[in-house]
Amino acid sequence: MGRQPCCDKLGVKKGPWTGEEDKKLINFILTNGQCCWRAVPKLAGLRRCGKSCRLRWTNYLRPDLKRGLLSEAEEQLVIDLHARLGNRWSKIAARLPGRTDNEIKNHWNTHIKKKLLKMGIDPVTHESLNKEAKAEESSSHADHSADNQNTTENDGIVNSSEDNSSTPTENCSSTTDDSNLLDSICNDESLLTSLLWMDEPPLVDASWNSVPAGETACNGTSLPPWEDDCAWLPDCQDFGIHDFGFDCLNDIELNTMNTLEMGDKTVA
DNA sequence: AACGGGGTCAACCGCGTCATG
DNA sequence: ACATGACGCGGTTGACCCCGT
Repeated sequence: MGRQPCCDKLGVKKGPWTGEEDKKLINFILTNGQCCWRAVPKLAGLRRCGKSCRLRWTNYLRPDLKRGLLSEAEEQLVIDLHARLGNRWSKIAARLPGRTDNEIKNHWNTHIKKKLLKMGIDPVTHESLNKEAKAEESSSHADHSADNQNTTENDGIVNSSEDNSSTPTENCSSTTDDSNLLDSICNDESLLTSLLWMDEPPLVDASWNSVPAGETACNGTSLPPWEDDCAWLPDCQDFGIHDFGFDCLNDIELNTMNTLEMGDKTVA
């Protein structure tokens, strides 16, 4: 038995994407929309795994992505979402417009984790480290800490909505001595509740996903819904926008992008 | 100027889940 | 109900960059 490889390993390129490959992928998706990632490499003329194409697109080439560091507000939201959802990065990302799960995961591991540790907060349980240490001292059961872990790791959700009585958010009220940050989040519980527990991603304008396949962006009259914000194009790679075949863009847009592109060329 | 160490982030890997036949 | 295939997710890796010595 065993699992079949997601793609034919022979002749499949790995490693960093080149500008040429990005162009091909963008061109293909702009023309055909997102469909059947497995078929994308072949159809787009890429020697890449479909999975790799999807990842490249969702994490880097997607037009609705924000670039750059997370803002303070975004960071706070991530912390609170993590307290509630655990390492469900995709769920967290869904509530942060323009951010990817990979980006948030990386930011968590490189910035937020350390920040929380500095503040004396366990980044896994969102409990005060002092409190946890005391708890461990007072309890000879190793189970206790394991339970804490399990609440976040086994099913991902630290506390379900059915059990709001013991949400980490409320727990954080009990550890406010250690965390002004979480305190501030706790104080805005109603806002967070409204943000967090609506099933549909409330913050994301996911219009990109609705770009219809085929007849979309560049073959004539209809522009994609994100067309009035094309600043991402020169930003996303160090290749020229003209290479994408963006004939649909008007002169003003092209001029704007050319200007940006000029600046970007220095990077290349 | 050269080197080393730490930080950052894009990309890969393997598994779980879901859809379909 | 089961098998299979495709997609999506989270963990991990490795290359690159920056900064201090």
